[in-house]
Amino acid sequence: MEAKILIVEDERDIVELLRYNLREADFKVDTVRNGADALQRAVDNPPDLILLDLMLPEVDGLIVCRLLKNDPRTKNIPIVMLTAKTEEQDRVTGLELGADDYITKPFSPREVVLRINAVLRRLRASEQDDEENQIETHGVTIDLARHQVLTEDGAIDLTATEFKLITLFARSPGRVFSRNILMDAIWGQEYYGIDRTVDTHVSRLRRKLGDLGKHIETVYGVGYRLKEEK
Amino acid sequence: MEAKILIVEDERDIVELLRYNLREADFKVDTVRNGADALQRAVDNPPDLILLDLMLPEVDGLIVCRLLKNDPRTKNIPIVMLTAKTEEQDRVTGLELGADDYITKPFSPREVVLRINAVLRRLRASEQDDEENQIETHGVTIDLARHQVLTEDGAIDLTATEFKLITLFARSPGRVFSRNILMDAIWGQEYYGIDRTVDTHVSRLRRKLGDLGKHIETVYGVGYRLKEEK
DNA sequence: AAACGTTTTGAATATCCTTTAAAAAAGTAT
DNA sequence: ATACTTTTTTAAAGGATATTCAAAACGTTT
Repeated sequence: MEAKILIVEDERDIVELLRYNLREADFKVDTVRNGADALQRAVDNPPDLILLDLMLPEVDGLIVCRLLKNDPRTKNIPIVMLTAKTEEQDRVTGLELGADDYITKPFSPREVVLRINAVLRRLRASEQDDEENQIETHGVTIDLARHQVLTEDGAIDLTATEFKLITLFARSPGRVFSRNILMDAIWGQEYYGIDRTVDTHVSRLRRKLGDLGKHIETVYGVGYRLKEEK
Repeated sequence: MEAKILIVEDERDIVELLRYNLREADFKVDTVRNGADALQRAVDNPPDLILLDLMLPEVDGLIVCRLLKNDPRTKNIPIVMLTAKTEEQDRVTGLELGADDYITKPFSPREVVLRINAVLRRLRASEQDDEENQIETHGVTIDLARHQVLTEDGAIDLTATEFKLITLFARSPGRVFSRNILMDAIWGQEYYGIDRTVDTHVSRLRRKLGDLGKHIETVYGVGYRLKEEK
């Protein structure tokens, strides 16, 4: 593996904490303290991933993110943002600007490592098939633009939550998603809820989807998955 | 679920309040009154999460936090800090040191439970995301993401317990696992059951696995092992 | 403020899995 | 070969988890 990570962060303590733990996890680490340096370094010595603090002196992290994503030389480098806890708006904006994941402070070093690995892995996986806005599965089409599921018998309208669920399932057919993963993926990290909620959504989804719904399997004690096509 | 929480707090009233509410929420609870004991206990009897008061007698909570995060034996245990009313500086410092969340006093018991659940969930979600995907052995593939064993003849579904068993075996081919070790690994330390239970699971596992099942060997008087490949 | 659709929650029910006990089989020692 | 111990298998009871329903909470639109 041995990917190179560029840390963009001005607080020394955090830099050291991250540097130490990323090195432990076999990453190469490079650091800069502000946005201008980040842009420069990303071009001169491109990392495999950028860990970007939103709260930077001088130039805001969001702007850095946008600049990185607009420059053809750097736009393919994945970005993981570090955001303060309750800044929901930042999160949304950051993701819109092309960040690949975000971690809310406070974070544990361990979590940072895990998330970075997840992003890198996801990237490698998706390099194969380029981004479609339609997903075909089990004879139906999930149309991301229309926000609908299209079947022979017509279109099925889903609520936002239901749509996220089926999209997540359909993007990784066969993979089992635990309720924890589902809650993280759909509601975000700072959601406090009980996991019976997931069951209810799955239940309604199955009913609405008709035949496709029969392919959503329960893995007892583990989670749910969409049956793989053969 | 049933995680174990270590409370590090010197005020008896608060300890009792927390203990009662965490027990209600199906956590196991352990308590110590000072930092030195906390470090000791975290090593001897590691909890799943530490609830750490910043204001401790003798050794400050921040120092305890740093020590816990620097010790390889305890650094992966998530820490939730209890801090006095909005002492911004403490908060920041604590987070820099790797605490996973913080709660400001006065807190409601309900909030504590919710936050602990959120931290644990977050961590588990990341862990699952991180898992290496496949183990190959004896011509079959154990696919962790799918939660299935894949053979030439198709996929085999296992229950959660059975899957843990075969995964454990396959990760250390040739190693003999005693029933006690297996029970520890699968059900956790504080499980009281008779070891005939293990036999039953192995029996069902062998049957479900077909050919691979024939490679699960009984070591008379000792335990079980998965035959090593040649 | 009322009406609507959606999400979340709690509880009753249904389903599936685990554990136990007991009998049969296999292994070991004398 | 026999007596003894350990393992395997089976089936039933008990426990845990999942599903569904209905009601409450929430958010949005009118």
